[in-house]
Parts: sequence; C-alpha cells; structure tokens
Amino acid sequence: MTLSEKAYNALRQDIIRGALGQGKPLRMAELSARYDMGFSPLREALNRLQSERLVVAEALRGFKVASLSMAEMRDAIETRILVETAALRAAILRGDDDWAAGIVAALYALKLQVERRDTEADIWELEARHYAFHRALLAACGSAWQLEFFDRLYAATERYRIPILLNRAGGQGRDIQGEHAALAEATLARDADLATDLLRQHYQRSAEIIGRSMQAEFAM
Amino acid sequence: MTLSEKAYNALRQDIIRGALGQGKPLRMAELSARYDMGFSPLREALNRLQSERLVVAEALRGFKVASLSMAEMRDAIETRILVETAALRAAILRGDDDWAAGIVAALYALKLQVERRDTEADIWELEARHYAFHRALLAACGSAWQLEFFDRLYAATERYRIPILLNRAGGQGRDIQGEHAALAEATLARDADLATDLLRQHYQRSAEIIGRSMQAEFAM
DNA sequence: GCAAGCACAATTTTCGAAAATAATCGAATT
DNA sequence: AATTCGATTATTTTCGAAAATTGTGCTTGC
Repeated sequence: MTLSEKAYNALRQDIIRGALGQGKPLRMAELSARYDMGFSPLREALNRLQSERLVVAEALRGFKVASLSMAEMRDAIETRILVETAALRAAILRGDDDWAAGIVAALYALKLQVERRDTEADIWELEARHYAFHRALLAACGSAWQLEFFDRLYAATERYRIPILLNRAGGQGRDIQGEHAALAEATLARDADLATDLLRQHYQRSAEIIGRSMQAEFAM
Repeated sequence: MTLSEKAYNALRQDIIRGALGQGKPLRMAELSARYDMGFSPLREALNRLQSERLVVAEALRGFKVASLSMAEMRDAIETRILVETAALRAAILRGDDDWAAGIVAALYALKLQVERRDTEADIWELEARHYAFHRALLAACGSAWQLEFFDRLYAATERYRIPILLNRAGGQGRDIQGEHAALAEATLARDADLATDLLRQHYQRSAEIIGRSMQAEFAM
C-alpha cells in the first residue's frame, strides 16, 4: 500500500471519528508530523477527501475539516432514506441466497458486538459491524452508483453518530438491535414495503436522537 | 486559481469530452507535457477525479481514464431518475419566484443555442446550457447532497451523450427541446406528478438512444 | 489614538530530483 | 521452443527545497 493510501485511510478515519475536530484547519506541518510522511501523499489524500466532502479546501489557504451542522445532518439522513429505500427494494427483487446469508451473518456478528462494548476498540468494532450490516442489506441492489452514494452518506452521518456512541448518551430506551432484527426479517421475507418502511423509521429515529443531542451539546 | 485547480478542470473536461479516450492509461510525463505543469498538481487533480469515478487508480501502476460500459450507463441513468425525481418534487414544493425565473431563463438560453450549433464550440456551449437547465430545475430542492449527486451523475452520463452530440448521429426525430419545454411547463405549474413523469421519460429515451448508439459503434 | 504601509514570519503550493517499484528484453537454462 | 533469471529501462511515488502567497506585528504619519 502506498503512503498516499495510508494517508487517505488515516485522515478519513480521524475525521469521521472526530479526532481532528470539526471545522479545524489542517496544517501541513502538523499533519506531516502526526502521520510521519511528507506533504505530497498528504495533499493527495486531502484532495480525495475534498471530493468526498469530508474536507474543505480554499485556494492558497489550505484545507480544513468539513463542519457539522444540523441542516447538513438532516439532509444527509433524508438523502440516505431516498437512496437506501430504493436500493433495498432493488436488492429484495434481485438478491440471491448468498445475499440473504450475508445479511444473517452480518446481523449475528453485530449482535455479538452489541453485547460487548467495554473498550473504545469495542466501539470501533461495533461501528464497523453496523456499517457491514447496512451494507449487506443493499449488497444485491445491482447499482454501483447507489452503493457508492450509500458509502458517502454513511460516512457523513457516522460523524454525527460517533459522539453519541462514545458518550453512551443517546438512544435511551431505544432498542436498536431490535430494529435491526425486524429490518433483516422483513428484508429476508422479501416484504419490500415493510422493509423500506422500517428502514425509514430507523433513520428518522436516528435523526431525532442526533438532533436532540446536538441541540443539547452545541446549541445548534 | 492554483495549478491544481486548473489541472482538475482541464482533466475533467478532457475526460468528459472524450479527448483522453476511455480506459486509456494516463502517464505522468505525457500529462505534464500536455498541461505544462509538474507532477504534483496533476496528481492532486487525479486524486480528486478518482473520488469522482472519472479516473481509476491502481497502486504503483498509476491512473487511467475510467471505462465506459452499457451497464454503467444504465445504472447512472436509473440513479439519475431516482435522485432527480426526488429533488424535482422537493424543488416544486419549496421553489420561490427566483427559482421559477431561473428555469425560464435557462430554457430560453438553451433554446437559442439549439438553433445555433455549427462549430464545435457551439456544441460545448449547448452542453453547458443543457446542464444549466437541468440544474435550474432542481436548484430549489434544498438538498446539497442531492445536488452533488446530480452533478456527479450528470458528468458520468455526459460522457456517453457527447459522442452522439458530436456525430449528430443520435436522436433522429426526437424533439428534445419540446421535451425540455414540457418539463419546464409542468414544473412551473407545480404539477409534481407530471413533471417527474416527464423527467423519467426524458431520461429513459436518452438511455435508449445511447444504448442503440453504443451497440452500433462499439458492439457492447 | 489609529489607519496605512512595510518588513518579517508562517503557510501553502509547486518543482526537480531521488527513491521505489513495475515492465521489458535478452541471455542462459531446461 | 519455452521458461526463468537478471539487467536495463520506464514509470510511479515520495521527499526536500524553492517559489509564491497569506498573515502578523511594528513603525510611520496624521
């Protein structure tokens, strides 16, 4: 793997997980020290992240971490609903046994990690399996574009979910794993109307919880 | 404007317009000579274009222009229908007088250019106004994400439309400007069902024409 | 006291060369 | 004849320094 790719992976992770702070300028000298590499691979990675809206660039004034806002969060989640309900419908139509088995496996792996969330590493593993589950639902949709947009929007919304995951603050009394199980069940039963409905509700609840937590924490 | 940005604009245009040939490797030395700049700004631009799926990168083996295929074209157009019908509905709900006036202006400017398509520069101007018209329809949708996806998908499908535009080969007997006018009319009348229906048909016809032309030319 | 101008410092951007890797070609071997 | 190996060439990737630009703080003039 080239340094450019390593820089991309590391920066992307650090931005999504909040380690670099939203809106903060990214100084080349600091990044070079932090990731132990020269400017070239860092600038290449920052250019990729700029296209993915995780980083904002201004000519001759460098890069900064993209800012978070209530409006952007709502937009990202609404667009997720649009893209993912369509992709889920297509997957339900086209999915084969491998697709179905992948959902069962991802749901089970997610369940195991939900019960084991002690260290911070557990949280990251939980997050990885959460992504993998939602990805597995759509895997058979047949549209590379929709899967890419899913990835982009997942990363965008992950930035808002992670502070809540780390604080263990949000989702009081919410049975997320139950929602996941019901969603998987409806999908495997090929009930597209029910599955897309559950998916929509799942995300609308997330948006509400994130919204409340943002109002509390940042007064946005 | 920095060299990086110039490189991005120039490469993006040359890829979309087909000047660099689909699937062809992009050698740094050649690009450096062609655009008269060093490797750094070129590599930064190529990294951005990689994120936009106009360029494909393989570690230590450089960059190449993304390939075209029938399947990708169909996927891009289907996803355009998904995103744009939703954005158009939202714009019809939320659009104000400026939005409506923008559509009228863009349609008129497009009409003027349709009647004047002699030189190649005319074709590029036509293409710019075509983009501006479709963009104007969605401008008031309120979703930055959906507008970005529109841009991405427009660029992706433009690559397929341009050979047809240049050959004057496609769309025999198709009244594209009539379709645009009807679409604008339904939109301005705030008839969301009719407008999204016309938009869908507009793109499905494009997909058919592009599909026939690709089968004829490349035997794909 | 305060704005304008100017040197100085900090920072980004770009270049040219070096390092690292991949591709090519021919000779030696089986 | 086909294949492997090694040397050579071509190419990508990375670095370190130079160039260009922006930001800062101080002086000067009013």
